[in-house]
Amino acid sequence: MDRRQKKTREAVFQAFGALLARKSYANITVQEIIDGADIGRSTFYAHFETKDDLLKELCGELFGHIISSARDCTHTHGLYAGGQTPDSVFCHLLQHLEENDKNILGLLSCESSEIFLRYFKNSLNQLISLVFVNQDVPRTSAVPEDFLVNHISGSFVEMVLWWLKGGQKQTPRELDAYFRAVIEPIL
Amino acid sequence: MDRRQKKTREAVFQAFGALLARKSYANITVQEIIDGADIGRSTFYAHFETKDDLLKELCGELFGHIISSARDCTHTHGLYAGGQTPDSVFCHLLQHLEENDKNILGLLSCESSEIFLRYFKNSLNQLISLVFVNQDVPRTSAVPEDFLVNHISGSFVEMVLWWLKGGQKQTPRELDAYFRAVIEPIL
DNA sequence: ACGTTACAAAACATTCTGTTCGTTATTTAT
DNA sequence: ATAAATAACGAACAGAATGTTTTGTAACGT
Repeated sequence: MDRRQKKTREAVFQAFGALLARKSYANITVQEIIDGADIGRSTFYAHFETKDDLLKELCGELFGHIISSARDCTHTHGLYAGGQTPDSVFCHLLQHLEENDKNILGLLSCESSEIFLRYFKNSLNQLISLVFVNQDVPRTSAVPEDFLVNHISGSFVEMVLWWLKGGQKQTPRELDAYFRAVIEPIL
Repeated sequence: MDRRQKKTREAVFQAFGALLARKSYANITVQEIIDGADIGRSTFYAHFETKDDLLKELCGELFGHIISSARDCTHTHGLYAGGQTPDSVFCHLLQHLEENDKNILGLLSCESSEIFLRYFKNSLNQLISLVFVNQDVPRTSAVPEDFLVNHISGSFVEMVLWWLKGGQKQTPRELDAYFRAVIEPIL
């Protein structure tokens, strides 16, 4: 990729992130992003179709690594099922978050965090379904599998939201313990 | 309230709802609402400050009754705790939803359902906290109370989201059973 | 050094926003 | 029934944002 492209792309992401830190996604204008990134109007539209497109791209960059890393993790570590796994996939995910790569925590803590976490949940859903299929989790409970998958991914995302809104006062291991406490009993 | 006011207010809500049914909240313009409701521009701004304000008002009308009705319900029925209550607060809520008063299901099923459910979750959180305080729920589990409250309200909302996206293929009683299955074990 | 590609700058039509003001219609109180 | 109050209309307005286009310039990769 052209060095110039990378530079402007980075400048846009950076400006976008700075704006997200102090106002909601809906109230951010393309104009502000352009001004913040100090690029020409036409340049922005050469890179991104719309503001929504920019958001999608950013989400891709944000969650791409984390999710694929977690996907690898599922092969060796597994879900909570069985209760024997020392490091769950979720603990892995949480630790990844706290590394704060690409200032992911900053972005997730912003006013529009729901948008990001909604995107994150989709990836998470696929991930968990995969584990269910791969590991052939024993289906003892009386609820449909896709309800259960949704419940787990949903609960995880809601927990992260809670954690962020509360000022990140817990360590990943604590969070993992909480999550375990509400998920393990139903598997 | 003046008959004229009620009429225009109703026309705006109606037009807004119709628009929500076929496009996302973010892409709806005040102009479209005005045209749909067939009112003057100045009239709209006499009633609502902005589009966001209109949304807030609509949410108030939508959830006001349901939540206050559920609040009453908590005095006699209670949460799942104990497992003796035949009709839980959640079952009550779900049945209320299915009555589809004010076309609440239509609005919740739209592309922007997350916005509504996020609002709903706030009310729900307060409601559940209240029950926890009132009924002095025995705190046996190792997780903080506010985590648990968030987990319950979050799970409920995520379940409704799942139900709506899946085309409402379950009855309130089935849903309640599912929810019971994932919540009761952790109380 | 070359051709290619990205960027800047400016202008553009179009749309939306939120406000204002004078006029008309409806309601409410007398 | 009539008068005063209130709500809606309609038109117009400035300001801002969107997305596109064009032309010239600078940086890139080989």
